[in-house]
Amino acid sequence: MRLSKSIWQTYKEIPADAEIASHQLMIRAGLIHKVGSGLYNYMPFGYRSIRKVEQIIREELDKIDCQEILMTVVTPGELWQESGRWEKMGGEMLKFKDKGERDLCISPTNEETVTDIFRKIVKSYKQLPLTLYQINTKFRDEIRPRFGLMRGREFTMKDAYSFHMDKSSLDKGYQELFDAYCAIFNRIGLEFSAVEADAGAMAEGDAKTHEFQVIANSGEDQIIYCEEENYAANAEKAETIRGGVEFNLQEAAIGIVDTPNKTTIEEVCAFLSLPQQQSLKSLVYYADIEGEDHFILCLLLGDDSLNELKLRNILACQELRPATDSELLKLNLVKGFIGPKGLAADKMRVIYDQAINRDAYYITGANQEDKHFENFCPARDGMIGETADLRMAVEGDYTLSGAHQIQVKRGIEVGHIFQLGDLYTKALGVKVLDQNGKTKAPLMGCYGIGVTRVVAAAIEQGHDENGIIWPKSIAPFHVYFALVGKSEEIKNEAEKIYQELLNAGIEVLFDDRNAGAGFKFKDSDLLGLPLRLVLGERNFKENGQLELIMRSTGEKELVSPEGIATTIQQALDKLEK
RNA sequence: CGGAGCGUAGCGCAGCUUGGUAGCGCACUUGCUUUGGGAGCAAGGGGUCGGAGGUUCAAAUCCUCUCGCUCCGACCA
Repeated sequence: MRLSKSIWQTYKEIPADAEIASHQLMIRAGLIHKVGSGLYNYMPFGYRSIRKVEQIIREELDKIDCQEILMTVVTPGELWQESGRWEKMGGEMLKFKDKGERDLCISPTNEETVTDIFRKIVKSYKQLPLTLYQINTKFRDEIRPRFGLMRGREFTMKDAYSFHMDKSSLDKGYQELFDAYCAIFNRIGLEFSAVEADAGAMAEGDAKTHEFQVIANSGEDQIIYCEEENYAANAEKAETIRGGVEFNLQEAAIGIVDTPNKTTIEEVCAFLSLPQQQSLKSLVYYADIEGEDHFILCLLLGDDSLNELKLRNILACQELRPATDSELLKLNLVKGFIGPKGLAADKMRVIYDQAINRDAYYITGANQEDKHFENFCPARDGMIGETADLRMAVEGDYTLSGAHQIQVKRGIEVGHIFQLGDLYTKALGVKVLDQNGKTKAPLMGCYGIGVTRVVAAAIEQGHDENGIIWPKSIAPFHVYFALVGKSEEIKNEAEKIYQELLNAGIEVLFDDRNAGAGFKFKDSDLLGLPLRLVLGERNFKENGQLELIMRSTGEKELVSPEGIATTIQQALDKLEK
């Protein structure tokens, strides 16, 4: 491609609404254009990268006999009503009606459609296992779109679905997809981690599921990991043991202390000059369990925070949120001074976090305005309650074996794989005959990759102050060929070289624009193709040579125009990714 | 949805407090000069100041309503 004929606009200014590097760079480098909140047009060079990601995914999935299909973006509401997700999906799913007043939606995911295809065609165990996938546009009306392609509302996703007769086949299929995902992200050249995750609304709580997280400081997820034990999990899911707590084990009588206007753990502990871990944090939550209202008191060490997801899984509740001020009033609780002692036991379920030593002595709310208890000992003074893992894992924790400390990184979730079980096949009444001629609902797995998010994540991992540094695997082109000079002679030489590179099948972007050298170099760095080849008046007149620069290292060498295509090909082969 | 903020040229912003000719930088067009790290000079094109209503002789500026966008929380590839 020659730049004189392409629609490409770069920007010096950082767009006002872009926060993170990938978003800023994709806009500045002219890869995407914003249309509306969470909506982006893919411009030619950005789209080339997206298609390269798609192609890598295709090749790896086809290798393990997955079959590509393309399902409709608009799907009838009936299918979703059948699975029960028409209501469940909530506002995230964009629903509308056609002229005949029939319900439709723009697919946020495709379990229903693929299951519908399956049930219409597959009748026998002989046709299983089977994996179908598509690469298609999804729309999710995200509560809060942000960070450009990282969390857009319209985005490109690869979604795959596998069908199996039994659990061992599902396990095998799951593992194949797991391995394919590793191959895909390795080929792209991303530093990633496959972590244990929570299934969320997709499947039963104990279903096997992994997230593929690209390591980046701007990531929205926290990953807990331990290299020694080969453990990695999303912080939401991670089970760890807290270390380094100094409990107060000095026996003392319980008593009330005045703590005027000290409503937070920080304030109370600072006021009483005690470490926060010698206080108990009392959090009251409202939960809707099978349609009934419940209030739960969660107790944590003062400097820990609650992992709501863990609580949600313990309660198996439909809705979970902190109790409102008016609900607290009804329960006779004083906000800021809540504690486990003196509560009406029948009104509330009490859960102690497992990090709490029930034989130790703590500061805790006295359920009276401006008062706290000191030397409250749960075993001696407390209301009976259950024990569970409620806390959010943090740096400094130990693994469950207790042998190693865990570490924390931030990650961008680019892929997620689930074992769905028979959730959807049962809901949609799918029946397949097994070896004994009996009908059975097959088991499913589903496997997603955020294609457009992968591109953004790759830029998060590959950039510097001058612009993008693409991995070779998904760079829009491999070579930025800049012509620096005005004479007819050098222009002719450039044309010759460009043709030679094209003929050799090298992906070259030819900067033949009528612009200054500095201008072209800045654009070249911003776009971030792996190699820059410069044909300049200066070098060419002096010694007849061109300059070849690696974007990632800045390494330069002079190369001869003789056999330029071979030279470039060799330089490309040397690049790792 | 709750909280905070912003809408003025394609992009980044000033002007608004104290109402009176709509501005600056980048980008764009033309000419001349320049040509190895976003060139210089000169001349130009481009705006119903997000929208509607109101106050006023007069509104980008003041008031009311509305729409859009961004940021902080719950969702997710």
